[in-house]
Formats: sequence, C-alpha cells, structure tokens
Amino acid sequence: MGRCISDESDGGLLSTDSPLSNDGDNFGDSSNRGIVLKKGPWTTAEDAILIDYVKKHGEGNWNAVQKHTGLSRCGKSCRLRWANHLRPNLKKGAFTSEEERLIIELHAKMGNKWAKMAVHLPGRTDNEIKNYWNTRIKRRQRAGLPLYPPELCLQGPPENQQSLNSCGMYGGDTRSFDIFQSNGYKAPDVMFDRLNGLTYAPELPDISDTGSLINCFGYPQFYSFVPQSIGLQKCPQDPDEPMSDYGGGTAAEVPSFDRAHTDNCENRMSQSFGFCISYDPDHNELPLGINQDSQFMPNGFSSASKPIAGAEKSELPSLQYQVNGFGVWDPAPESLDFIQSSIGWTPPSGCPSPESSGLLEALLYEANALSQSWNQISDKATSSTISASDITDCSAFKTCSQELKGYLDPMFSLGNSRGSIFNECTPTHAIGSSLEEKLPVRILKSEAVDQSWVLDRERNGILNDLDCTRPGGILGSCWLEQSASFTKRRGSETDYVLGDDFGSELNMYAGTSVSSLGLSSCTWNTMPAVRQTSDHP
DNA sequence: AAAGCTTACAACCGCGGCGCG
DNA sequence: CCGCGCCGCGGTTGTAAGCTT
Repeated sequence: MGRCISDESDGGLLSTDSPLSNDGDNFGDSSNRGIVLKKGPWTTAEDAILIDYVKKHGEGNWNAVQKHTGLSRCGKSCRLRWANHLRPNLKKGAFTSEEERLIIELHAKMGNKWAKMAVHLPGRTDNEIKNYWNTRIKRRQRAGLPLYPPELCLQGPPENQQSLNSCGMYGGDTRSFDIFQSNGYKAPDVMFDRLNGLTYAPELPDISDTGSLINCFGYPQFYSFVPQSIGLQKCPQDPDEPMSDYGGGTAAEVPSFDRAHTDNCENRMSQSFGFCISYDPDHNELPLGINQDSQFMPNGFSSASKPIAGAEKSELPSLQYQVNGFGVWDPAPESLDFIQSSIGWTPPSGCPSPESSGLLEALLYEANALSQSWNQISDKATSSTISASDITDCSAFKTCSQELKGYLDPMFSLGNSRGSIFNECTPTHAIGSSLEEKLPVRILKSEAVDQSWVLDRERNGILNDLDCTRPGGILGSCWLEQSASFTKRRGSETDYVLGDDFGSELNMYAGTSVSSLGLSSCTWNTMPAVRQTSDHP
C-alpha cells in the first residue's frame, strides 16, 4: 500500500509513492506517475476545480481530471468527492424520519447494498446511508432496541439474500458473517474457524468474562444479550483437561452441545426483541430442519464449535461467544449449558418446557416465562423507570471491566480464570465479597439506586428459587454491579440518542422483552447466586 | 477550564465487475 | 482468452466536533 505522509504545506496527506498509492487497482493512469497526489479533506478551491471540470466535461473519465485541471487528486477521489458532496441535487442535513424508515426497510430487504438503497433515496448517497446505518442505527442496538421494527421482522424474507431470515437475520450458513458486517461488528474468527477446518481462533472472550453471560428471569436456560465491554481474550483450554474449577464438572460430564434449539427467526426474535431463548439440553430436535451440524446459536449464528463437515465433536464446549445483534458477545448456548451442568442448577418449576415443541410453542413458552418473571419484577421495574437521572457512567463500566480484566489472565486456563472470578467477584450479598474494594468507589456510589433495585428484586423472589449456596457457581456480585452500570448506561444512551422516540420504542417493545428496555440488569441480577466453592465446601 | 471520551462523518482503501483492445 | 484500465461498491479509518467528567 501507499505510504502517506503528512503534508505540512496544506495540512493534508500526500501520497508519495507512485503511481497512485491510494488505489490498489491503479484507478488512475500512468500519466500520474511521479505526481504527488493529495489526500485528505478537499479544499473549496479543489471543489471549484472539480465542479468546473464536470461542468465542462461531464461526469466520468475521472482520471482525466488531473490531466485537464492539474488537480492533485486521483480519479477515484474526484469521483467520490463529486458523488458524495459536489453533485447537484444532493440533500444535506439529517435524514428525515421518512428517510430513516425507508433506510431501515431497504436494509432489511437488501442488506448492505448501499448503492441500491441510495437509488430509493433521492439526493442521498450510498456513503451517507452507510454512515447513517453504521452510526445511528447501531445506537439502537446499543440501546437494546431491535435493529428492525417488529413489522419488518414479520415480513417475508428479504430479497437477494437467501439466508436472511424474515427478521433480517442471517441463518446458519456462511452468510451469517454478513450480519456482523451489516451491523458493523466484526465476526469473531472463531465463529467460522471450524468451517475452515481450523481449531481455535485466539480471539475469544473467556467465559469468565462476566459481562457476557446472563440469564433471564431467573432461568439460566434463558439467555439474553449482555454487555460485553471487557474484551477479554479467550483462554486457551485443553479440551482434555478436567475442569475441576467448575465445581466438579469434567469433560465427561459435559452434555452434548451439538444441537440447535431454535430456528432462525426465533433467533432473530431473540436478538431483535431481546427474547431470552430457552435452551433445553434434552431437546434434541432441531426445529425447521436445521442441520444439527450447523450449531445454531440463540441469535441465529452458526457456532463454530462443531465442524460443519460433520466431524465428531470431541472436545469440551468451547465456551464460545457470539456477537449478537446488539453488538455484544453472548455465550454460546453450549457454553451456558455447560455452566449449568457444572453448577448443577436446574430450572425452577413453573414454566412449561418447550421440549418437543415447535417454534410457536417455544415462543409461547418464552412468553409464559416472560410473563411470570415480569410479573414478579414489574412493580419494581415500573417504579424504577429509566430516566435522565439514570445517566450512567460509561467509563465506570469500563473501569469495572478493566478491574475485572486484571483478574482474568488469559494465559490461565479457563478454570483458572474462573477461579479468579470466584476469588474476586463473589457475591457481596451472599458472602461478603471484597468487590467493593476492588471496584472504583464511584461505581458503588453512582450505582446505588440500581443496586438497591437489583437487590430488592432479588429479595422479592427472582432468586428465591435459586440455591444461593450451591457450590461451583460462577456468578458474582460483580455481575450485578456491571449489570447495574450497564443498565444505566444503556438507559442514558437511549435517552440521549433516541430522545422522545425512545418512549414509544419502549412501549413498542415493552411487551416483548425486558432486555429491550435496557433493563438487562433484571437478567443479570437474576443469575443464580453463587458462592465460592472453597468457601462453602 | 481542560482532559478524556464518544460520536458522526468525510475520505480512503481494497476488491471485484465490466468493457475494450 | 487475457491483460489493462475504469468504475463502483462496501468496509475501514482518521479526525473534528461535541459531550462528559
């Protein structure tokens, strides 16, 4: 690639190697050899030159611009400048609500076909639309709002994208990678490494990334999106190594994870609406004919924990994470199931199992679980509305994460890492952890309200069914604190970003998901309380 | 007031398709 | 058929502006 140096004369960047360092395909002609082409922001003088050239010669033949005008810009840059900024009839300013709606619809249909989308938006450029999508729309994800409105999720499959399901979610084929891209999230290599016959990819958050694992409504079988801000490295793990740190769980005890538990649309529902997807370890049937080898994940991604080619799974659950639609990592269900098996936790009675049920039953099951759980927390939740006063401390969450990160040495084995968690993040309400000493004071101060809310809800029964003394648990108060912080962060972001629209958005999704409300802490804090095994033999 | 952080956006970059000789 | 140049597309990056602490 070309080497760029700072052009001190005009503040721009100069491309110094020839012929045209800015374009690998040599978008230009050989006549530019030796000519230093300017890079960086365009000046008004340059704009005027380009406009004048187009007036005289029309669009196209961009490489001739430099020849005819002496403009020190490559043809590609000229085309981009003209198309995105100088050509007439360009709309400037923020997108209107109608345009926003159209973009969402078009993206649901087309995916990242920005140029095609731009055709439907007169005066808007593909670059504008792309930037819009990558910024404004993604805020919805961070805010816990669905990527697409529910009505779009109920529409038919998008055009031109065979594997995009009805909710704009890609299915289990390799196109699932696109959703990462479309959402601006880079797919972790591990997601597809097995597709290439590889083994582990190195960039995986450890399961001990406490910010990445939650359950919903007190049901560890339900997992929702979670904040993932720690960015921990995956701890390499010997598949043959017994994981004694998990409370006695060993590889032999790990249940089979080679199963999917939900279909694509359901996955998407999970993602878009914050549904907590149930995972029934005994549910061996794949709905809607999903290939079991495909290792679908709750959010519709194909896990790489099993080779697609059908090779035998001969290792411990990889404790993989996936980037869900909210740009956070979710633990792969097998990972969670493994955790469940490790801690010996079983779901409380009350919710019918979706076992042997189809999508509809699964949804009903979820609705039932949501209803039951929501009823339990609704009073508290409604009295703990997210308001501007909940403006959060994003940095606090990061700081907390950094604190945690220090305990999670990626060089350790997974078990060791978790041991660190156990050592440092045991629940304060359960055994009096020293977490307060570890976390910044400002977190503990600023999260006081949320903490009280969290703990109140715990006292009010969300965790009543859980055995708080069960050894081998993996959760700690640090989760609760992170949860509270994250909840506030999301709430504040949403308030700030979405303004009044957020209220309606909440109303729109309130009946669908708690997670969507930015109330992820209600899931965090309903993780089964745990105790350090060593403390409670 | 200033430092740090986040966001939004312009521009760059790499890649692939297409047409032409 | 092949190579070359042009062009468009989508992803990524750099940075200014705004915001928070």
